[in-house]
Amino acid sequence: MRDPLALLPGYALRRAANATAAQLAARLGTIGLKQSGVSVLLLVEANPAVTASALGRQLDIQRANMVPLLKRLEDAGLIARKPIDGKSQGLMLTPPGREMIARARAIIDLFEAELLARVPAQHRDHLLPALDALWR
Amino acid sequence: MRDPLALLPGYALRRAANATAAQLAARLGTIGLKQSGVSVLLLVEANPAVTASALGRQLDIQRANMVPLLKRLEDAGLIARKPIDGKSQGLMLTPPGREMIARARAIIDLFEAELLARVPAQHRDHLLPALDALWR
DNA sequence: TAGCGATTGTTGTTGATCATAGCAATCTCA
DNA sequence: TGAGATTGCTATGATCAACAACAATCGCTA
Repeated sequence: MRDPLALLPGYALRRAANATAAQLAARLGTIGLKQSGVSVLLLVEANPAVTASALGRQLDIQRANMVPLLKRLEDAGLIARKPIDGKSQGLMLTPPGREMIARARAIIDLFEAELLARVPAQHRDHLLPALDALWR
Repeated sequence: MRDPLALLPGYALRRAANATAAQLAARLGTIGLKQSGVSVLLLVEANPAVTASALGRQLDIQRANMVPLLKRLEDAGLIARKPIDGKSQGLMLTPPGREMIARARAIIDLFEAELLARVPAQHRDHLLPALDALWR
């Protein structure tokens, strides 16, 4: 079947993102996490006592949509909230959260390595800079 | 804010795809189309009398989800169905469909050109081959 | 220091997207 | 001719993100 979409970088970007996201989601599912949850955990680890609002801004997730996301992580005992002042609350990793993040990192590191391995060597080093230019 | 996600190609892929998809969606919205609809129109144009099932396979869209997609294009008068045999029906572009696809192509061509222009020259030619390797 | 605008966390709702299961009609091929 | 595969479709549920609204609180400034 003739496919005029094959030549469009924008289309390839869509398909590549979908395909890889599905694979990563499947692997993270084995430890009960999703990409959004892992993103939050990684950012909380790197920035102790961040607020939900700041996380949302960094991840481009609406404040309102952070609520169920954080609630699930909190219910799972992975993060804890600590009041900063009367209206803000800082997020911290719990000890189980630290264990979980170690497992998640192992999955992600393997995944990213395999992802890069699929790219022919002569294109490999250009991927990240090119993608960054598209959204930063 | 420290961002450990910045080094991950998989994350950059996600963000780049989201950002560019949102921009393209906004532009296609001005002529009343979505990416999925344009994909269908382009494939129907390149493959007259394709079936809905074949389109779904090519685009990785479930048969069931093709129904509302095609219905909207048909209600808008952009495509028409012609029975092939008792159970299959071939899809064709109508004259208004051909006009619409010309406008869509103008938008897409401009969009793809701008997208590539954002990528630094030394990385530009590596983008499509690298992305193709990730999902084909 | 009193007040006003901005910020935070939250609720509730909506729309879009996608997966799944099932079904009747039809085709294909042995 | 009969069995299995295919096609188009209905119906349903899950998930996700956008949006509007709200009370409480913060921070700056007049």
